[in-house]
Amino acid sequence: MEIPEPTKRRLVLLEHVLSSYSEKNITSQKIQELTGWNSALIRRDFLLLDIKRGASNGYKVDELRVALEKLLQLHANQKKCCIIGLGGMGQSLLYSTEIENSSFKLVAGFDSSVNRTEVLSSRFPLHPTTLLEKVIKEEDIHYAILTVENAEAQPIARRLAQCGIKGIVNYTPCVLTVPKTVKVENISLLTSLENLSAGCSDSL
Amino acid sequence: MEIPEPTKRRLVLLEHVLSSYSEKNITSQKIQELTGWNSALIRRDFLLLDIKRGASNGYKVDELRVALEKLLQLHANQKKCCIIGLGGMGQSLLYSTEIENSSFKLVAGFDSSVNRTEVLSSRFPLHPTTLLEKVIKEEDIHYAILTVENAEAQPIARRLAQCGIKGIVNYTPCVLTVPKTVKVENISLLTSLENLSAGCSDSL
DNA sequence: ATTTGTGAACAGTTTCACAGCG
DNA sequence: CGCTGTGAAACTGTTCACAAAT
Repeated sequence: MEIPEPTKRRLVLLEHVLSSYSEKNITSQKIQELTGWNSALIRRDFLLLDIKRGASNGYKVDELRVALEKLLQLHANQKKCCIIGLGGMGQSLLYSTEIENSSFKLVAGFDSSVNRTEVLSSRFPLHPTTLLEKVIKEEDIHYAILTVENAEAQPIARRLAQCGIKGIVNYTPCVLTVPKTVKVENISLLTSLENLSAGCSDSL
Repeated sequence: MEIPEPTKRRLVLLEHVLSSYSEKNITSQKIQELTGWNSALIRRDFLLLDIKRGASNGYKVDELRVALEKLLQLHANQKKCCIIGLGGMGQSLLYSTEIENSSFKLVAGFDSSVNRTEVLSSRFPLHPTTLLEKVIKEEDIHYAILTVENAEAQPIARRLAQCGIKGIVNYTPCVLTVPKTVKVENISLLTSLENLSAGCSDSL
């Protein structure tokens, strides 16, 4: 089954909203208040979910969460990730706890400077980038977090695609060209700021 | 003039692509190769741009870049930004050079721990979060980079909205509810990974 | 009474395909 | 002749509005 892109993004975010929602039931109207999304849209999104048809009382939060996790495969299987580029951003992700209670797990880091890979400490091994293909295949890593210099981004993306990576979280402002088998999420600070300001009509 | 959302995002990215493109001319077909976007779509996006109608030779890269920067207001006026939350991610952004040659400028940092704001060194002042409203108004800050703990995200977002912030780059996985006057860009690592994996049909 | 599920209308975006310009 | 600009078609996503369910 194919989940429409905008629906997928909403449901992923909704799962986080529900994880800190303490009531037992929730209505589509209440979700609209919490998120800003039209309630009819939410009900339509839920058509994809495997839940009992209810009414009058809204949805059971527990049941919703189980159905969301199942559809989005959030806790289905452990998904191994690596970080490429251990500059400031890469290092901060190395020590971040953000994905700690998720099904994603960091298992390797890479940097072209052997100095860095040797000096930095981490709960998982750090390798020179020359070993990228070897480690990704041996460890069966599916997702890559790209925090390299701009000039490195596209060459590394190509290598990642070649060894079968499924998705790249791209912290650089570069447009990565990869085969359709590889998904990319662009989350660069600079382009995010530019997207914000290009939207604001009133200059000065 | 209102720029359609998807067009805006493409043009912002395209500007980065062109900034490292060395030829003098470029065709919509070539841009398709570099980005994966359909060439007709690119030509349609360019209808918004203030450029000479040309043909047969493609577009002049210089002229394109000038028109893009004008439309997106990329170098029009200096846009002041602040970071809220000086944990690992906030600190790495404090020292990042990513936005250095852009029209965005970091001018303040905030953290609820006075310890951090006093111990960390930075090229611009760090304040306790109690001074958020005061500093944002005095400095006329328009954009905020949110790197606080999840529980803090919504309360801070409300305060930011109240003091007239135009846009928030949200590094947390929380859905921020703010008035329509405030734009939000969500770039959390966890939700990005979830978006990637929810898209991949083959589990296990 | 309240809230869901959904057909039908609407709105937004992309692609096709080709006339016309340089 | 190659490439742009664009009407028209196709597609995708959202909102409306109301019958059906509890």
